[in-house]
Amino acid sequence: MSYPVFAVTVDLVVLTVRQGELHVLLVRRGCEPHLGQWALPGGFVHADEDLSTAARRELTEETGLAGPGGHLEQLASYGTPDRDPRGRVVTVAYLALLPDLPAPTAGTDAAAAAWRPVGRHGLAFDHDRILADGVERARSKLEYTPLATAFCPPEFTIAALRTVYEAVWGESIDPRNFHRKATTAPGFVEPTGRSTEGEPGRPAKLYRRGDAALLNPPILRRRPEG
Amino acid sequence: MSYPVFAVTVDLVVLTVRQGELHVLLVRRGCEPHLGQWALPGGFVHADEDLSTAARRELTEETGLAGPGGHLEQLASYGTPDRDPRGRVVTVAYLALLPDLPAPTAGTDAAAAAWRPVGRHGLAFDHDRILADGVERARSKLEYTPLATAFCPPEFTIAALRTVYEAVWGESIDPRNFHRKATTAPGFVEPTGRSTEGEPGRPAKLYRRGDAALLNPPILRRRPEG
DNA sequence: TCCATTTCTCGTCATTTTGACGATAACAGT
DNA sequence: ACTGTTATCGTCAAAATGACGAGAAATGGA
Repeated sequence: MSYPVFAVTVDLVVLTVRQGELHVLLVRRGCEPHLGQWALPGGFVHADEDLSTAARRELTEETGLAGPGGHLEQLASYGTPDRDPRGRVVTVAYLALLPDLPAPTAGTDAAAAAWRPVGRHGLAFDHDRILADGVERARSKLEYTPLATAFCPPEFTIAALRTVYEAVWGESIDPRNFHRKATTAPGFVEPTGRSTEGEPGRPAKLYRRGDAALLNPPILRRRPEG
Repeated sequence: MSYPVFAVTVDLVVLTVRQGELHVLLVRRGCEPHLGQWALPGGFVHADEDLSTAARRELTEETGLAGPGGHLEQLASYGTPDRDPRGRVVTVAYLALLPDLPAPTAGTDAAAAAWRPVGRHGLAFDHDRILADGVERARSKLEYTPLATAFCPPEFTIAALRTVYEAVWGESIDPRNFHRKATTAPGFVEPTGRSTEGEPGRPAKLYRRGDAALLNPPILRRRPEG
């Protein structure tokens, strides 16, 4: 039996929250096709490599970002026949959520890497679509899982957590109701006993992520009417 | 530049509800590897074919199931290096939800096709894992989307819809509270004006699926304590 | 025909959750 | 000491939930 031949890549939608806004990590392509255009970081899966391993490798290799914390999950696969001029390429997209870290370093294949506010960018390949899918996945996962903590450093305030929700959802949230829901939901956050110091306003208690895998009850965003 | 060569397949997790139990469509493999073993239906993606097109093709071609209604969405991709003895194969799994239809017919590559209650089956390749992922996806999607209607024929009763939830979740639901939630959630179901006839008990009103994409408020299953 | 049985549908009611907002606590800076 | 800022706790009406009771409307058997 014979069958068509494919190349397989992984592409990364790496999201973080900086200054209250949702940002995505983009690289300027250093080789053809789409040389010089902005794109999601990614690359070919090696001959004897698992998909998730490849995703993790690309994340550290091409962007210099690693560190503990954060979150990496598979997003979806894209394989339209003409999505890559080099031939038949299927890409497995991964979604990474990271705390706000120092600026990324350009990798081997990328001429530059930078955080950009999410939006329509005119990215290479079908990466605009992949980015949109990744953002939507992040938005809905904040409702039902404690994943917002992946955007935060190991210790964080409830206000910082709220800022994550506001940035990802693009809507403002009542601080008092959010405080109640975040501290009430079992396993979402755990108090550390410490507090912030030196910041303006009343000091805030510090929390770390809890051990729940699911948020119960969920924290639902405002639905459009209907 | 050179890069590793892959084959790409699609595999299908086809679910339906028969006699109050969740069933999955399995085929007995008609060729190597794993000849004679039960597996998910699937096959190679053609040279100039989109992934979703391939999934739809396999669904009709290999199982004889088609028809309107139902639902097909991408589930996830699996590409562990040693998952297929023939070489490096990445499979893109799709999840299909169908109303209870007549028995499937065996296709070209499959010696037989049959509905089996979901559970541990000792399937070929990593199909047990893919099946488990598909079932979990279906379970959680029933909470937040009107997808339960995909398991129903074009016209259905609230009780039939409840049976779907009970089968997929594996827990019983209070008929009166469910009736209230199903008929209250905007865009979930629409009355047709008709009713059932000839069945025991009081006739039930018939409904068709509404036009909502999301269930608001969601219908949440009972969470395990914690 | 009459009755028991089945199933659908609507109502009730206490409890919980939500959303909107008032008020106080605890800091930094001037 | 005063002002501004932010965190946290409380209140209260509205909405949603969960646990039931009970009537409506059919079938099937005595």
